[in-house]
Amino acid sequence: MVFLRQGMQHVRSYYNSEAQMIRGGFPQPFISRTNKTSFLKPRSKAEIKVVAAKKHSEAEKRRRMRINGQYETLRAILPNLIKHGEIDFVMNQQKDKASVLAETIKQVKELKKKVSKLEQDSYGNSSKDVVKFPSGADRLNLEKCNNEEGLVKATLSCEDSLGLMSAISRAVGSVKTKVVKAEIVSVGGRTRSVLWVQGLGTDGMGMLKSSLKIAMHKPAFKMRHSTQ
Amino acid sequence: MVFLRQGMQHVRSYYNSEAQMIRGGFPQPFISRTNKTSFLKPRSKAEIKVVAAKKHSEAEKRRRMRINGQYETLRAILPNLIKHGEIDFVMNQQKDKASVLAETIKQVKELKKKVSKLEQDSYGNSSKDVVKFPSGADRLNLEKCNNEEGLVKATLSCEDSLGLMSAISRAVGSVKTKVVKAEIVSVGGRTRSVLWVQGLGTDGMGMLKSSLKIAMHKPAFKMRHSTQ
DNA sequence: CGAAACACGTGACTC
DNA sequence: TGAGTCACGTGTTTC
Repeated sequence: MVFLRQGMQHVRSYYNSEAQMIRGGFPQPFISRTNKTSFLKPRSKAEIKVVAAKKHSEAEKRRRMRINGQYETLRAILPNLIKHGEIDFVMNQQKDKASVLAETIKQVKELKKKVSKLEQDSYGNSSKDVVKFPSGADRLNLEKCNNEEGLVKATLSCEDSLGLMSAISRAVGSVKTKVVKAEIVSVGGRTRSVLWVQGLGTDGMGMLKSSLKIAMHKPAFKMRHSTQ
Repeated sequence: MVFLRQGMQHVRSYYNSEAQMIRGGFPQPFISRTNKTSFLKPRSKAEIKVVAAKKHSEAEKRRRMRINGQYETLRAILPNLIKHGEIDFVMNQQKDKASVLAETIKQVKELKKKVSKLEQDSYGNSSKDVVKFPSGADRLNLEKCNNEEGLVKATLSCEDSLGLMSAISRAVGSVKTKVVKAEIVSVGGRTRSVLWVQGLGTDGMGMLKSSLKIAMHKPAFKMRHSTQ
């Protein structure tokens, strides 16, 4: 019921042309001397004008239809923009153009934000997971994982040795906890381990730290491409 | 130079009103008897009509401006839609409305696709990374990482023991390779280790596998909350 | 010159 | 009624 707007519009346009013809005449200044014999061509100047107007009008109509078609697809693409039932007979809650554009802008912004966030997460995970090489200097750091209850992340870099893993295992076992997950990178005779330790008390952190410190620096025979 | 289109448009509208007044008269059929004394109000019917037309025209202008403002922000939001320099003096390659809408539709589709893909990836990573508990049965599997040259991923599940790490280290060292990365999950007396081994020949894979098998099944005292 | 794009005012329609 | 929205034809500008 909404798209039956067109119709009876040519009446006004006809009047417009009429008024213009009555009022105007032929404003071209220097070609006017050629219209002395207006019977050579069946088109008079007025006819040329009206046919040009028709062309113009039709072209404009095509342009409008093109734009409105884009609006339609936009309405179809985005949610919250159209709620028409099976048949758009009744219950077609068409949003007006400005709202369509506004909603589009909103959704585009949200989508962009979402994409950047997801991409960052993806990259973050990658760069966090893939490889972090051991630092040259010995390091030991413990921190609580705030997004996980009772989870502590212990990061340590030191010289690699054959007994290191056992030493670390004993250190962790000494505080009655469990290593939920571990990441170990070994390169160039040095190693970097990240341990996620579950179920550690507040005072346990200090104990674990000192135990790990001892384990790290316990002298053991070096392991560089050791063959056994 | 583009937005100076308006101007001299009121001329046509004036003519239109004029033509309409000449042609029309006052088409209201039953209120016409009240206009016998048209001096009570300084507004005549024609004046009412023209002021209403003005209101209407201005409202329509506001609507147009609103829509065009949305177009502007849309142009600003999306890439590839505007390429104007510092000043939009010259070199303002404004895309027309239909193209703006078309480009918008395209970008929205791409963004949606991107979001769904990224979300899928994110979930995939999560479920792959976070926790894979050790399986109840002993398992040992080696596979080449096709996206990385010379990288082999060894997955093993077995009983946890204190000497297991050392045994695994020796097994890896026996084939003259390095563990680039390791993930270790230990729960309920069982452990699951994933080792990424770099620099392994084709025949080395079989050797590593048998070595790891021996290391896995070497009997050692159990480790369940062991205290040093 | 046309063709294309836009702003404009106006009639019709809806709520 | 009256405000809001739309389609339409037209004038103008740009290429």
